[in-house]
Amino acid sequence: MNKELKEIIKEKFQVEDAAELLISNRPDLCDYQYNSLFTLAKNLHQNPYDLGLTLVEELQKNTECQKKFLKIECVKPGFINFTLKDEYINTLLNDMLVHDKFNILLPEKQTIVLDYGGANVAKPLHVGHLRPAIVGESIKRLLKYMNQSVIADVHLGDYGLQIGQVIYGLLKEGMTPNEITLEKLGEIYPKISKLCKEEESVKEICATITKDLQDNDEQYQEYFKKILEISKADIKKMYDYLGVRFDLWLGESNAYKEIPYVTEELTNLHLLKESEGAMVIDVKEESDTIDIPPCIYQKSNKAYLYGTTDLGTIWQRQRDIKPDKILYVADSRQKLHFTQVFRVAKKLTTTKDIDFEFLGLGTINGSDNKPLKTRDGNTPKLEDLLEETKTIFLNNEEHNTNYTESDLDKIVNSIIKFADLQNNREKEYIFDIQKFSKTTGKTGPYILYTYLRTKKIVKNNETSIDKLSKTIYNVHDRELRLKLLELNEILNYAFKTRMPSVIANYLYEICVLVNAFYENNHINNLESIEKKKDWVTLLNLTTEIIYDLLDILVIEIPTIM
RNA sequence: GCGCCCAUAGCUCAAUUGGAUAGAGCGUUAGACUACGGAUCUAAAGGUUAGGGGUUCGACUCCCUUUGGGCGCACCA
Repeated sequence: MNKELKEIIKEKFQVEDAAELLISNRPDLCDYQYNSLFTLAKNLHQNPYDLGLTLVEELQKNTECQKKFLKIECVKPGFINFTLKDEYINTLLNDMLVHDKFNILLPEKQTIVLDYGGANVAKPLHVGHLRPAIVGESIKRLLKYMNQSVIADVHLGDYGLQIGQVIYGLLKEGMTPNEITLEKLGEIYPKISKLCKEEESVKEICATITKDLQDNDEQYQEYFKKILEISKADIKKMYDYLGVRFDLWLGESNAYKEIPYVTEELTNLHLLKESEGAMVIDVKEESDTIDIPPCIYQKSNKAYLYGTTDLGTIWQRQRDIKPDKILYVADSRQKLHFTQVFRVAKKLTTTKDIDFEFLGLGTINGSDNKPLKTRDGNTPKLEDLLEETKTIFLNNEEHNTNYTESDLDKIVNSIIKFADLQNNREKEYIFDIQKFSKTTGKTGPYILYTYLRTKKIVKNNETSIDKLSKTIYNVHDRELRLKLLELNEILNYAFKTRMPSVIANYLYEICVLVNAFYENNHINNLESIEKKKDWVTLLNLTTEIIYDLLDILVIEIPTIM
C-alpha cells in the first residue's frame, strides 16, 4: 500500500525509510496514517510540516496513488493522512479472496522447536498447566500459519525430585509397580511433598532415590516406567480434550543420555568449575550491569538438575532437528533459569548458532488475586474446573438447546480459551469461573454465535459468491471491509511478538463490526442482485477469516449454539 | 541486600512498542424485535493512566524518584 510513499521518499531525499503506513487511530480523519515525518525531518534538518506538504504534493501527482487514494493530506504538526478509494479497498479484498491465506505477507521459513506444556509426571494436572498448554498451542498454530516449520515438544518434567518423592511414598506403603493407579499418584505426591518440607531426612532419602534412579537402579526404573505410563496417559487425555497436540513426547529422562556429550564439550572448553562441592558454569558477561549467578550443572551428590537436562535436550535437538530457533513457553518465574541455560548453550560450539527465546507467562490467580486455591487449600484440578465450567454454562443457558456432548465440549473450550488468550500472556490474570460463565460480551460464545449466524446467511444465499464489485454501500459496510484489511498487519505483529492476545482482540473487533453490519443490513429480502452478491461475498470472506483465526486460538466451532 | 515485573473507568482488561480526542467487556441508566438467530444491536454516565520530577514537536509508553503489590536470586522443577 505504501510502495509509492517509500519510493518518493527515497528518490526525493535519498533516505531508505523503514517506517510503514499504519492503520489510523483517528478513523474520523483517515483510513491510514504516516507518523514518521518527525524523524525524517530531524534527519534532514527540515520542518516536518513543510516536508509533509512536499511529500503530499509528489504523492498526489503519482498515478498509482491517484488510483488508490481518495484523499492525501498533511495536517497539524506533521502527520500524513490517507483515505482509501472504495474501489481500491475492494481490489485488496478481492486479492484476499483469491490468494492462499488471504494474501498476507509471510516471513522467511525457519525450523523452530517449540517447548511448551511442561507437565510434571506424577503430579495431577491443575489450573497452572492450563495457560502454558493453551498459549503454547496457540503460538504453535500461529507460527505454522506464518509459514514456519514447527516441532512441538511437551518436554515432560519426568526425572526430577518429584519422582523420587513418589517412589518413596509408594515403597513406604508397600505398593508394587503393578498396583499403582492414577488416584494413588494424585494422593501420594502432595503428601510426601509436604513431608519433605517438614523433615529434612525424608527429603534426603527422596534425593538419593532420585539420584539412584538416574543411575539406572533396576527397582526404581520399574516404578518409574509404570508411573510414566499411567501419568502420561492422563496428561494426554487432558491435552487431547484441550486440542493441544505435540509432535514429540520427550522429557527430562530422554536428555540423560546426551549429558556426557555436553559434559565433554564443557570440559574441553574448561567451562566447568567446582564450587562448594557442586559443578557450576559461570555465565557472567562483560556487559552485565547486574550479577547473574552461575548455572549449576551437577549437584554435590552427583545428581543432575533441571538446567543440565535442558542443556542435554538442546544438544539432542541440535543433532536430531537442527533448529534455527528454540522457543520456550513457561512461567515468567523461570526467566533467570533460562537466561543461564541459554548463555551456556551459546558458549558451546555445537549449539551456539541456535536462537533462543523465552516466552514468559504470568501466573493465574483466583478472584482474591492470590494463587488459585480450592476451599480445602489445594490447587484445583484442571478436570474439575472444566466440569464446573460446563455445569455453570448449562445452568445459565436460557435457550432450550439440546447440545451434543461434542458441541458442549467445543463451547466449554471456547469459554476457557478465549478468556485466557485475550489477556497479554506476560501478565498474571484472574481466573474467575463466575465471570467466565457469562457468555455475553467479549467471550468465546459471542464469537461462535457471530460466526454461526453469519455463516447461515452465506449458506442461505450460497449461489452468488463471486468477486466484489467496486461499490461500498454504507458506513457499517465500509468499517467491516477496512477491518478485514488489517489482517496482514495483525498476523505479522502477533507473529513478531508471539502474542495470541493480538489475534483474540482483533477477532473480537471483527465480530463487533459483523454484528453491527448484521443489524443494519438485511440481505435475504434484498432486491438488488448486485448488492446481495457483494454482501454475501463479503460475509463469506469474513467467516473464512474468523474460522482461521479461531483455529489459531485453538477454538473449534460447534454445529449449533 | 541485589535484581525483575506490575499499578489505566466501580470490577476485569486493551492501547499496533513514542503519535492526534486513552478504548472494550461486565455492572449501572435509557432505548430497539410484524425482517436473515435478542448469547444481538443503539446510546448515556464513568479517567489528573498510583504520586512527583525529567527527556521532546509529542509520554500510559522512555529516564529518575516516592508509595503500594507480585516474583526471582546455587545444589526444587
